[in-house]
Amino acid sequence: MSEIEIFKVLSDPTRRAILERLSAGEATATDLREGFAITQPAMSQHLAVLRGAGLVSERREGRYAHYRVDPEGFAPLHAWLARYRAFWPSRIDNLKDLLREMDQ
Amino acid sequence: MSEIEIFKVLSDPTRRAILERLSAGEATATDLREGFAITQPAMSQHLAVLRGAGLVSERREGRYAHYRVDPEGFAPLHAWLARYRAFWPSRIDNLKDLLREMDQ
DNA sequence: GTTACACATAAGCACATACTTATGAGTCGT
DNA sequence: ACGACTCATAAGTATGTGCTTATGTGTAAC
Repeated sequence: MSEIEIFKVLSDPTRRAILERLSAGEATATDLREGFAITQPAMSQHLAVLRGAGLVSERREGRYAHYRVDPEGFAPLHAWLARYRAFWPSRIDNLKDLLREMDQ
Repeated sequence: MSEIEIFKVLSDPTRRAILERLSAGEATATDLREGFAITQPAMSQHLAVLRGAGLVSERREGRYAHYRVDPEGFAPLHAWLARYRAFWPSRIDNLKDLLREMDQ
């Protein structure tokens, strides 16, 4: 999936909220509906879009569809952002701190 | 500017192309129109959106408006992406390499 | 087999958004 | 002062997008 589409996919607040929910762990489509005031088809459509963008992967188990974040899908976004981080001196230290934390 | 709006702003391919053009250096609104098949008001509107998102800053000089990338504006996007980089082990090393290069 | 369930797809609708042309506001050159 | 210019704003329009209800497909329980 190219960076061309990923921004459009992420521009929807509901889809970002779904990703945030999935960042806490795998969940089924009905699990995800909790806390969202949307119908089942709406959730299904959002998940299809996220899946199409490669941001989410699906694991089928009987009649349940388990969704989880696919970290690889964020690569285009990361690559795009890196272009502008090149002249981003004031934030580099924060980024270093972040990496230092992750090493521990 | 919150992350809530930044994705919507970046979801437009023309605006991303404008940013890419500006990453090569400052430019006026008319300079930017070269290579884009859009009218002057369309460009002006895009620049207003980018400015509103804090991704671009404006320097007024007579009747010319010089635009440049504002690196600070990318902070919300970076912060958002960091959440998903947390479980993104395969890419961390690349990021470290990037920082190492920038130190030199 | 039949019913209930989990999810996907189809069709239609309401709103958002990016475009256009027309015009306004301010600046420079003569 | 006037005309040419750079850019911003207004108003209208066409397309895109996210939602709904209705229906289809497949699975589990009885």
